[in-house]
Amino acid sequence: MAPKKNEAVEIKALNRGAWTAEEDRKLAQVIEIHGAKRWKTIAAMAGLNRSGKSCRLRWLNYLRPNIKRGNITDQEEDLILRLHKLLGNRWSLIAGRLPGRTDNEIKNYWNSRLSRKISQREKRGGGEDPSARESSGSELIRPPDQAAGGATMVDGDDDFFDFSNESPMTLEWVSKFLELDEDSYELS
DNA sequence: AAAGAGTCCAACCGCGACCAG
DNA sequence: CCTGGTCGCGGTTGGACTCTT
Repeated sequence: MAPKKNEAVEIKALNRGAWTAEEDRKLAQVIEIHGAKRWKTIAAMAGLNRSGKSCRLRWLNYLRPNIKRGNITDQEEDLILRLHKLLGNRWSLIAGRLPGRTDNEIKNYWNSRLSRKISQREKRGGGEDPSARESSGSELIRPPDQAAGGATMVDGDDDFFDFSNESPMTLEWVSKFLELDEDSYELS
């Protein structure tokens, strides 16, 4: 039962749990100077008794500039539903299509609200929402080997799912996607 | 007003992928 | 080619908050 060599197991106990404002400040300061890479080094330079992993998570989900928090709009929710239908639980990919949203936030939103919404609709017969129809096990969700190496999903007439040649932070793709999707489903 | 149930969200964990030496 | 270190992702957990009785 030797302790596994793992980032979670350190010689000296690392800080865990909620971040303090002071820790946030130190972390942001170091990242501002050195950039958001080499998380282990950042953690050390900031004088934070935390793992690099923890610092990365904090930065990406909370401190990063341009993060939108809360108030997921109807349009965003709709987009999440559609993207989830297409991509499955690939939260980082979905988040990449929602500027300012984090994978963690979307995942939480899905787990706490949307999945329940969908299962309720399915119980009621689920006819009225196309998103519910194929919410799991859809053949549109490619196996991991096809998705590996990026989000590229070029495949015959699915060419509008090819994410590879677009700036991830543009909303143009979103509108294009919504237009096309609404055409095929005739959503009200 | 208090207690219990339900919900939400920040953070942790484990694992696989990637990369440099 | 192999190995160890690091990073990124998805799943899960625990605590704080809100709602209901």
